[in-house]
Amino acid sequence: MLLPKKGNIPTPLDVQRKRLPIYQAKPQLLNQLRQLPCAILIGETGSGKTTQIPQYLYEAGIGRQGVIAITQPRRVAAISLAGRVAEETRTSLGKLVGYTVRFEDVTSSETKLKFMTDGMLLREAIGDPLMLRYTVVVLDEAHERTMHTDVLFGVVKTAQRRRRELNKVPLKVIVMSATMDVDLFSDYFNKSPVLYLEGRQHPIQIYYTKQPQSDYLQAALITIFQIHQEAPPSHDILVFMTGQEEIEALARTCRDISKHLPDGCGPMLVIALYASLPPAQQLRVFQPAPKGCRKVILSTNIAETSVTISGIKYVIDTGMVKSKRFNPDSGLEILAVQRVSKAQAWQRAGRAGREDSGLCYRLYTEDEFDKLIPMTVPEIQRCNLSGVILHLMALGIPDVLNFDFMSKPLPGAIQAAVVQLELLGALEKKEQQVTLTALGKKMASFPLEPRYAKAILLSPDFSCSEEVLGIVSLLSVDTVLYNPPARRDEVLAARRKFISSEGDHMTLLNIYRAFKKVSGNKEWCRENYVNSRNMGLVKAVQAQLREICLKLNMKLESCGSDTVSVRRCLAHAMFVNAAELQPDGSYVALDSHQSVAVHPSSVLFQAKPAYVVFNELLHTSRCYMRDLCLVDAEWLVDAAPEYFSRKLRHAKS
DNA sequence: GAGCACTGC
Repeated sequence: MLLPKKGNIPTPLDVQRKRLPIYQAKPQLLNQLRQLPCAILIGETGSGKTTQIPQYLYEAGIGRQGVIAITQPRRVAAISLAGRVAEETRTSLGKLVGYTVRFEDVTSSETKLKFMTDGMLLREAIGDPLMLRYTVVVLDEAHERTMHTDVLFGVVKTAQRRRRELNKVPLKVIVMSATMDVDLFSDYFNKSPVLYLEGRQHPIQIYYTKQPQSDYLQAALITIFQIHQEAPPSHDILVFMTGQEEIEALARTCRDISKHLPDGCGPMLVIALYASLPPAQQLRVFQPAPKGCRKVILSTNIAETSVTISGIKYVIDTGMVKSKRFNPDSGLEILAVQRVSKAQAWQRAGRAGREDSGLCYRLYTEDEFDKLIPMTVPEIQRCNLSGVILHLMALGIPDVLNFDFMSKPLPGAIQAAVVQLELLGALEKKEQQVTLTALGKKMASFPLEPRYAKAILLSPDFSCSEEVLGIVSLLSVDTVLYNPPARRDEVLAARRKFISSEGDHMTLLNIYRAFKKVSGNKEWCRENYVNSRNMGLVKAVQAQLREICLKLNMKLESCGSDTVSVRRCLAHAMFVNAAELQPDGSYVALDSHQSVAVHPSSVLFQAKPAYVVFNELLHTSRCYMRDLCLVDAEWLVDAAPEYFSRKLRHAKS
């Protein structure tokens, strides 16, 4: 999706392959990999490990009885790597080399090298916990520690052990990482040997500030213009910042200042980069600036891993990042600006040295750098675990509560997940043992958060499956609403006709129904400020969910205009996320008794209904409920009588 | 009357 156009490099592929640093190490590497059941491979960027190792294994006949899987945290990476390796092996994609990501499977019975997202391998494992179709699993980018990779660590380790015990074909596990927390990986995989690969990173000069900076934005501005006055105009600058608002504000300031620079100072092209930008605007970062003009890119952490921009000579690192944290006690997600880790600071600096030597200006002192935490806290320790626990149960992991995670989640987080899953009826606790219920098993077959899976599974009882499938699909994508701030009034006017007094879910459903009525007409999307790309994704998600429903023999009906049924169904699935209006006009979340507020983006912002269910709580300036649905108190009590006799009594007292 | 980093099934 976001790949810069490649220049034509005339060097033949086999010559290119032999020039990679890894080529020198091939014989020793293969010798070791052949013998080891598990290996940790540390290689700097540019070592060629991801494209070469799978080919080396295949050429040497290692794991030929089955398929070699190579996992990636991101779809684009899985797809483009598969393309590259197919090219190098002179085969067409989908034959010897293929890839599998959600909604796309380019493999065949001939496929021996299969690139896939880590989430995809995890999902496959539900039907095949021993991963018998694979002889080798390569977990790439392990240092990123995504939730999926962390769960996979345990799943492959278990599969490997079980296969040995059952005398099945052995499973080889290769963990590839770019960083130094080698011991953690090695210890986890039974003290596996660590193999190091030389990289092709160019030297980067690091500069720190002499004094701590109280205003990193001001410091960034000054640094940008200092570099601009001194460096040749072909040297591009990449600035790491925390979010959209901050980036757009600094971009405006830079553009204003660059108009009034003294003679001799060249022009400057300032480009903002963050994930919620439309793809066409994101692609602008790859266009070279006009001759004599300097490119300055102001980016979020999207440029740390997901988007690679060539030609960056200077990196400016504010040392800050916006990230989500999860509090298991309150069930609250907190989105806040915080300091980066050392590993993250190095990752950012590395973006300056991809083609040539580079420079990195850290807008903090060396002393402050020393105090940063060494590694970013892995996602598994920062998120709600109910989906993970359900998934592990579905894999038949015997003692889920003591699952062998590489980094243990907080005990409270696992407990909170178990409680949630019990309330949803997915788990049962019997004599200190948790078991999966029949409902829980069905829930796990959906690629969804457990409560959304529950809503779908309940929907036949209310004869509104079509509607619930639509709503859940809408909630699965980022957003289908397009809200350009400059055209606020037009957006509000266009949206008015879809607004439902019953809440945000029903409003979204109205938009989706209208979208389907015009068969996804692009012009209609533009006129109504609807993101047509994400709407397309909604359709794909819905198709996937519908297929799972059909496999489960569910009866899919539409309730037509009977929206009460839909809201009753949502109330039954989301009763844990209910809030009650208080006499003073505020809201209290019934589960945690926490004071919460309606997010101003909700269509119910001014309505003040007595009871609502909400999708999520997000703590920013206050604790906000997002995406609300109006419900009746009786429905909630009906959904979980015991639970609410407790909660409502507490709330009233 | 707010503002939301990034992925993924």
